[in-house]
Amino acid sequence: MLLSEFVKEKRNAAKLTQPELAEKAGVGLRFVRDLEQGKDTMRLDKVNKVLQLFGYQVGAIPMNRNLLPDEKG
Amino acid sequence: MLLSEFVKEKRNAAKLTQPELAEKAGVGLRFVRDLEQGKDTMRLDKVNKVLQLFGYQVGAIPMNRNLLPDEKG
DNA sequence: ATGTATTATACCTTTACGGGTATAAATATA
DNA sequence: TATATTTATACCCGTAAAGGTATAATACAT
Repeated sequence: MLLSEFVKEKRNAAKLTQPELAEKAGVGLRFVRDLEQGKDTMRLDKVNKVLQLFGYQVGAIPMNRNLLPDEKG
Repeated sequence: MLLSEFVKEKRNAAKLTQPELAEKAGVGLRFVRDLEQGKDTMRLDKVNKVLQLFGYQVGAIPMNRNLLPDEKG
């Protein structure tokens, strides 16, 4: 599970558009777009602001385990 | 468990100096310093390069759970 | 105490992230 | 089909991240 997919799924589950998510998270629309598009050079604090909206946080995860916080569907 | 502490602990456990970690991870020394100093505006890909050296990856973690991948000591 | 190794802080430059916006493409909905 | 909504791509620009290096501070020896 990529971070980009994770955010996209969470956003859709919350029935938010990208502009709505951007505003609620306090980041720019461009950032949300880039993040969901899989750009991996984003800034940690901005990613955190988005994740925190869904009750998540950036952290270190063992590589053999699943990146996804198992609630895929 | 903050990401900064996590990296510092892992590095010490691996008996690496900051310059050594920087070189092995393929990032600048300044980056390792800033990361361990708790700067939270770092770039995701750079943080990933460091974490991958220890078999970890950046991912989304539920905020109520512990950020630390429980092996603190 | 002195000396060595490691880490923290400060300064400078280059680079590109992030914001804003416009436009194109895609996805509904009727 | 056409229309409306959402998302993707492209552009410009200010600002700060990242790197390099020098110096100060700290830790750890002896």
